[in-house]
Amino acid sequence: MIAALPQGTLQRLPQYLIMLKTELREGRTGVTAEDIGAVVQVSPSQVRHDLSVCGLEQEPSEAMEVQALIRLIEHAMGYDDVVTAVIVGAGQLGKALLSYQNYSDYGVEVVAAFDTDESLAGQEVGGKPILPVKRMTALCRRMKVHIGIITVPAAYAQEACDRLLEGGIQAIWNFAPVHLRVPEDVIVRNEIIAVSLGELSRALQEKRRND
Amino acid sequence: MIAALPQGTLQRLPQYLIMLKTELREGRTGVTAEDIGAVVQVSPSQVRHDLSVCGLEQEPSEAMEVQALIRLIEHAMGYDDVVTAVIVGAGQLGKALLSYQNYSDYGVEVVAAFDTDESLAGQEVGGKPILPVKRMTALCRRMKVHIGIITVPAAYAQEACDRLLEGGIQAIWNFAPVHLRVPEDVIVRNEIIAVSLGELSRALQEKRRND
DNA sequence: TAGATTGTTAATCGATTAACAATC
DNA sequence: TAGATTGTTAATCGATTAACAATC
Repeated sequence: MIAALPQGTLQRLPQYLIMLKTELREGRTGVTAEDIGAVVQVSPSQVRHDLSVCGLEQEPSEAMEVQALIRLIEHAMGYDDVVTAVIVGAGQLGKALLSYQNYSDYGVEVVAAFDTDESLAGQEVGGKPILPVKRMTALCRRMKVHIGIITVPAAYAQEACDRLLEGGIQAIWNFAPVHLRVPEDVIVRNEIIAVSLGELSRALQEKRRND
Repeated sequence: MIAALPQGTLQRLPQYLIMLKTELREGRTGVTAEDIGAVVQVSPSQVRHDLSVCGLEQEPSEAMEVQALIRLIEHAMGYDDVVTAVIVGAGQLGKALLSYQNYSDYGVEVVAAFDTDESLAGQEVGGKPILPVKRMTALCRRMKVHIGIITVPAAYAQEACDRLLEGGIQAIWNFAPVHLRVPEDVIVRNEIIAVSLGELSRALQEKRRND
């Protein structure tokens, strides 16, 4: 599956995946579009439409097979094509991301974290090393790392980004609250905590108003 | 500002805010819709439209005042109405979220984190305490906490959620990869790492194909 | 005045939903 | 067969973009 998925679909597929894996753990082997929709809070039409975009081939009238759906979605999301990543910044957030154990489920392999604080060098978190940042560019080049994950403070994010670009990185997952300047062929995804917090507090306020 | 903001607007406003605060730090006091759009990668029309939804009142022909825009967006996002939160699960991710220092910028106040591991109790991270989870429900009730942030492993997430609900929590920010069962008046926002990773690795694959 | 830029309305575009023929 | 459920097409809905009068 390689066609460009619509934005909405791209955000819902991982949710379906979580639901399907839960079903599988609980021993269910077949689900309907309605089952999925009920859990993920999406209309059955939407579910069928999304799966159809992924290229689902399914006998009508029969419930869909959980295993097959999982593989289908993993393929559509590109999880079966492994990309490598490094983390810049080994603070609390950097360590949390370093210690995460399920990257391989999503086709990502984190190689190491880097920090300017050399006293951290040599430490391991979740089996992954923390290294001095001055070794980062060379290591990225040598290992042809694809993704750089930036968890340094805002003031240092552009510099971290520039180093990653020198290392030949092609995509950046940025947790610092700044907009990075990059060549236009580099992909940037900003992870903005304020978006989530804002949605929650707005929803709370709306709710309060209706009580 | 209290009208329900469209989904897209809600996601872009925090990006504008980041851009505006950067401009302010660098000493600029006026920006145009075009300036904002160039940094955030959005059309000037879109920017004007979004700000108009927030209720912007502005003299045409003059650049907009950065300070005033910041206040406008903060108000529209509901950041000037403080809500309280607790974190369940003081692992790496829980600690990272506990140590985050800028919640107040987004109208959130994190009170404490809780963990079943009592040996963590008494520790502080970023000036906030870690407490035994058995004290959580009562504390939530007493302090009328609004938001529960779940960072426990998937297998314990539903239980953590149930405890929070007992404590009278009204909204949940869930980092565990499961769909929680909650009464329908409780707001749940699932934070799914796979969405971000998937978007990045898909974009990489598309790019590779075009080279 | 001419030029720049606004806020808002109307046109376009894309995404979601509903409808339905096809299948077991 | 009747009932359930599919994949896909057409209708609806909402969000983005373009156009433009208003303003300094």
